[in-house]
Amino acid sequence: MGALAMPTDTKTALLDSAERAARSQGFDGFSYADLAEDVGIRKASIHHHFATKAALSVAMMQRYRLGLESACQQIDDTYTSGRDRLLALVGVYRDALRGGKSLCLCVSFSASRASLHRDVIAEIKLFRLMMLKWIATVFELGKSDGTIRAVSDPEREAAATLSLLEGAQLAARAEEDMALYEKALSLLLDRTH
Amino acid sequence: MGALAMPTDTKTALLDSAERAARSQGFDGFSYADLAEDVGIRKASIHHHFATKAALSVAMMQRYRLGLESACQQIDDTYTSGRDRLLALVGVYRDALRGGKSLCLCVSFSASRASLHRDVIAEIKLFRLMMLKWIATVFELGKSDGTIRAVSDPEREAAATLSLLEGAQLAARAEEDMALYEKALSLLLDRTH
DNA sequence: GTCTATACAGGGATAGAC
DNA sequence: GTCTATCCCTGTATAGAC
Repeated sequence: MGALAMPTDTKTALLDSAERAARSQGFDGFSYADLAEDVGIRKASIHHHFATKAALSVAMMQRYRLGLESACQQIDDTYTSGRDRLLALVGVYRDALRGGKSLCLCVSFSASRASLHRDVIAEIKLFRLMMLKWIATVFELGKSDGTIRAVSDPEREAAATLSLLEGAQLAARAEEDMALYEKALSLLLDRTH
Repeated sequence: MGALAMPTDTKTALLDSAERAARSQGFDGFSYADLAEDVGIRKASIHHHFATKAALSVAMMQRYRLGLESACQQIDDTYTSGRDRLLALVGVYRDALRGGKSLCLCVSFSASRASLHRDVIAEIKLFRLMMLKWIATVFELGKSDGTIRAVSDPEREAAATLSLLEGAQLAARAEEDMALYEKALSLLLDRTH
């Protein structure tokens, strides 16, 4: 924000690089060698900060979850209607796509399940629970303030919406075509007014 | 179907094994060594049938697409209402999940995009196009025969439905919990009668 | 069409010096 | 906290015998 540029510490630089790589290449698509080159240290040095790749992955997913949690909080602070909060959420997932080159970390990790440590899977579960809970409150509000049409059960709306957002990201990234994301989301957005 | 059990040729056995593995482990989660052990030949012998892993992947995706295409055709032959065809489609994706242990091949491949040959990506694109076109006809019918409620634009319904199906699979597989699939799909199914 | 043997690149991880 | 050097494993792919 308005702050002076801080010298980024190595640990944070590693997390940043790993997140970028994982979100664009998939969990199996990045290596210690890639990270080392990107950050500018030798790959052996990475183990000083993260003993294993599993530990790194858990840290990534944890940081990502807390980041989205505060993004949701900020949406709540900025917008007051269900409609506006839903639009903001759709915008967050749109931005995460980065023009069809990147996925939400949760989507990226979910797909590579075979290579994931159980602790990472636990973090993924926490992430979805957090999102589902928050999205349900958005529909709850949209129902009561009348800015989202035809809301029956907010909890089921949340489940459908999260799947829709994640599925639309997957399709749009596969063909690097943002129009696929917009088309998949358009009927949901039509329900706001 | 009623035919006697045919001795499966090696090439088909390889495709079967690769598809099982890719759908449960992800694209980067299976190797020639795994296939060799599963099929009962040496890994060098696989190259006789598929020169490279890219060639194998293209063959897998092609066969998968043709298989789903004929599944859609069979749904059309069996069911006559939009409602019943939509229910059958949701059933196909539910079965593909195999209790939360397996994904649609298209979802599995889409997520590992970094490691995919361009020919495989082209096949993925063909797959989604085919499905979108067919799902749109289902909504078209459901709209005209009145068995699916509140259908505005069948094309956008198709885009939303495919994303929903794929996203719901991803979530359900991540936690091996079929209830997540059912919950995500329940509002859509409520629209049928 | 399948085998053995091997090449070669890349992965994650460790030991020990500085 | 970072380095060099190295280990061991696994990945895809190839050569050539049978």
